[in-house]
Amino acid sequence: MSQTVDRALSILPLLAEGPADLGQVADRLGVHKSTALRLLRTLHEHGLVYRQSDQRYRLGARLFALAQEAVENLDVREIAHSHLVELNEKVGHTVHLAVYEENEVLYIDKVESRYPVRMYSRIGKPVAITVAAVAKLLLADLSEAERRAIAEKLDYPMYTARSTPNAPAFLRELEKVREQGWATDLGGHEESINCVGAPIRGADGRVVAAMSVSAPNVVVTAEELLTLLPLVRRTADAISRDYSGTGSTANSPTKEARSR
Amino acid sequence: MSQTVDRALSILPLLAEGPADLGQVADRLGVHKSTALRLLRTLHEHGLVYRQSDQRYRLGARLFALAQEAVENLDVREIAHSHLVELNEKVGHTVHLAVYEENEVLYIDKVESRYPVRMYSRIGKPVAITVAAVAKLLLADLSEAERRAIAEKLDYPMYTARSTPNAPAFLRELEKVREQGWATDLGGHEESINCVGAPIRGADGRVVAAMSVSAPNVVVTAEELLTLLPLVRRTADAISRDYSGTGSTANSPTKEARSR
DNA sequence: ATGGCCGTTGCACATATTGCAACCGCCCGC
DNA sequence: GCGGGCGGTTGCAATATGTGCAACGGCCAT
Repeated sequence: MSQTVDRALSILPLLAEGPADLGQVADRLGVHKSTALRLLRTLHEHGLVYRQSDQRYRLGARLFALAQEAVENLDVREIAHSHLVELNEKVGHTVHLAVYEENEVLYIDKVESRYPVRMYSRIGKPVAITVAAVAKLLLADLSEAERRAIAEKLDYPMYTARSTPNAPAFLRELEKVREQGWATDLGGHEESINCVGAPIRGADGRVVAAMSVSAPNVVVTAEELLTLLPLVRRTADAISRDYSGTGSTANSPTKEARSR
Repeated sequence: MSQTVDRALSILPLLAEGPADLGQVADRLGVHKSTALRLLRTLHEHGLVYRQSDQRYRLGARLFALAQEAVENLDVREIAHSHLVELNEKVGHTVHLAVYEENEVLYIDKVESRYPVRMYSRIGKPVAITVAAVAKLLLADLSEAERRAIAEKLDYPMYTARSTPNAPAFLRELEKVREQGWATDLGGHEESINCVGAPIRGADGRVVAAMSVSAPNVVVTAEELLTLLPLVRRTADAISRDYSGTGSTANSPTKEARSR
């Protein structure tokens, strides 16, 4: 909608790939160097971009500050955190909390396993949406039309032989998750890692977040992990209760329709 | 330099305080609602802003992704990480890694003491620049002119009775740190917490990052913590060696002069 | 029903942004 | 030591772009 801002913002993902100099930025934006310079300067003033000693540009510090404050404003996260820690203390494995936003599922909190083997995931990193238990939980709650629309648009990378292969399979899986009220990922993302997850609901019953427990099967088999399901569900329900209690309708999908 | 972009970017810190509706944004920007709407839309398209169900705006998901990628591009961090983990396993306390950028010091990595809770939890949070051990280490390496300039501009909040009270005291402290090659923060930020830190240097000897070990004195006294100093310094030196080895001059201050 | 509030849209105006070209400083090769 | 070239920077004129306005429309509360 606003060309200038649009161009300026396009610089950020570009710099996320790595530092770049003025010429490179200008080229990739398809604008004159002078234009790129002015945009970069503006970004710089706001601290979103940093000029390193070799004059090249790189993403700046304020970005962290913003992301940090943003995550702190999510009150599901705040409410859930102590529950997650508690669960982690009981079961020992890695616990994740994720939300759905604009066709992406992202982790907003994580409590690491106390076992040395740690899985690679990062708060803020988009989740493997076609296979992760939390992703299935979040998507399963959308309307059928939305699910279908999203399923069509997705790619279905075969991380492992057990990854969800295509849209129909994914939709079927979502249907199943929707009915049973919990989800798993058994080696669908990494061969040796299994997860069990449960949804967290707002006062109106809509899923606002999802949590999961993950463990490599060198530590526990998939069957053993599944025995934790009741505990996971109880924790999720406890969070749901806390969350509905505060009644803060401030965050995440709450009402039925979302424009797009 | 660019009015439109400037206005658009001003929205971000504003939303960082919490969700806001169109009218509020327009007011605080001092522009018409229609203008604010278009700016928000552009930010929205880039995923920096999210529209929640109640129509209010909030910081969006891509912000996390960007901050995440940004931090991953810092190669000091990558190189240092395994050393930090190793140190953490030895001493058990929280380990921090920080860099200096544009008059700010920020944590770029952290290994928690007991329960490895969410990483990056404090990234972006303004570091207590006048008292933190890592801050002293990073600032101590600047030229005297730069140190003086910064010292003048800073505030000196008295977090505790042992906080650095004013610019002259701070400059003296930096001088001391510069000479001895390590730094402490003994209850200067929080009464009961002590830190020991050491600098990480690039091939040219300039300080590119700083690390520290922190522990509450209910666990170890300041004297006991200080006995870890040799270990901390060895770790920092090991990282320095690794970092110089790769010779990647890509990030952080490397050359002598920095424009400003 | 009705009034008011908030988000949204089309339009005409003018301002802010753009590309250009010339300039500067630096590094490198000759 | 000199000249050429490269990357970044600035002033300017043209115009595309963003702006405020006013009117519209949906929604909630009265």
